[in-house]
Amino acid sequence: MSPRRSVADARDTRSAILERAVDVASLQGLEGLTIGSLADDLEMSKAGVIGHFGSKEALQLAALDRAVAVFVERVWSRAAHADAGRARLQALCEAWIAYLAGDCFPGGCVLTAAASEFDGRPGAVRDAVAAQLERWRAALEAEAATAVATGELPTGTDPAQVAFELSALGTGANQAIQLQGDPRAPERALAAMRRVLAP
Amino acid sequence: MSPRRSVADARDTRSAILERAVDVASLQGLEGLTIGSLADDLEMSKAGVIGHFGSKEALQLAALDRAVAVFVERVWSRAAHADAGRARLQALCEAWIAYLAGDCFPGGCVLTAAASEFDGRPGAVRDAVAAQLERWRAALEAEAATAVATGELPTGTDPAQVAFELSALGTGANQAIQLQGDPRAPERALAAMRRVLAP
DNA sequence: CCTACCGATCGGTAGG
DNA sequence: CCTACCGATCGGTAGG
Repeated sequence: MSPRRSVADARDTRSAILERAVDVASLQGLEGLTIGSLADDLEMSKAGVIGHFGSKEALQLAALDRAVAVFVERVWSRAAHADAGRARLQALCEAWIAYLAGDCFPGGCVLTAAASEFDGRPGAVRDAVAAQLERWRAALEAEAATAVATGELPTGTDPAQVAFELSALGTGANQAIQLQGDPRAPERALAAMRRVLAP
Repeated sequence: MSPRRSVADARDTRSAILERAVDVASLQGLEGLTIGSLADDLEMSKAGVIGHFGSKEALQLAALDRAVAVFVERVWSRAAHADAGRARLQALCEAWIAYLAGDCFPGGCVLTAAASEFDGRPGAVRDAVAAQLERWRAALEAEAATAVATGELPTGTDPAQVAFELSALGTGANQAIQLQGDPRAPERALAAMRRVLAP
């Protein structure tokens, strides 16, 4: 038989490339990702790496998708059991901060880093980052709206304002953890989030 | 006489390079800054550009210094007239949000972008970014401590917590403005800041 | 401040 | 999945 790799092998290789790509992206950014250094890390040729994606931009989009999948699994899935509304917001915030504090990638949250990196670079990557963050923000807003409707949050509370504040606190926690290495950042962010969600 | 440029001319050239460098850095990041494209933009040779700084890293540090000087001028200086404590915190937040909303660089706050870009890249630039942000955080904390001491903020309020929350809201506003183009982000950030500073 | 150049690396392709 | 290669660009230097 020929030494040709099977479809399953190719899928494994693709996964291995993406796993490494996401780690590198968390440290160097999605733009700092290079095909050559990825190939060296994985002891492959550059053609072998890029062949799975077609272009650097497609690789960046795939790495972003992978990072989002991890985020959904570690944050959203772990909070989905809670009742819609205030309880789920609380659970989401706790899972989110736990994720940012140690459960994510070596250089922190890829989505947050990509938001800052691509906000001045038009293109498909920027559009994808914006769409994913908007999806997260909208999910927080929807839970906040439920909490207001059921009276778990004070009447007159603006759900979009709640989503904005929680988002900002998550982003702030990521920065304090990654740049300043502040060990108290997670508890500070959680304390502020609880105040935003106070009945 | 020789056509040799004067010291004053050289200083003007250096300023022109930095002005352009800061604008580019706000859009492409400090790492996305390249000597070649800077030279093209300014219709100079690469040697003419890099000669003023010595290395790309020195250029990045100089651009960062310039961005910090603009921040100090537009935010700190405009709030310094207010009484120390709660009034100055309010004035700082208002100047800060006004700055983020339109008064800064084409791609937003360079310091915030650099924080995210360099948190996974050890070196002199990362150290300088961390030091500048720590300086800003410490200034906010000091004003909050004054406000607590004078009774303008409730007894038992943790000044470091106040500084953390205000920082996060500023960072969140920058992201919402630059990535999502949310026109309500400035007012949302200010509303949240006022709540943090409520007596 | 310039021209001319250096080795290294970039993203990507041809052909197998 | 590989080797071998493409033109472009990277940061930086020599010499003037």
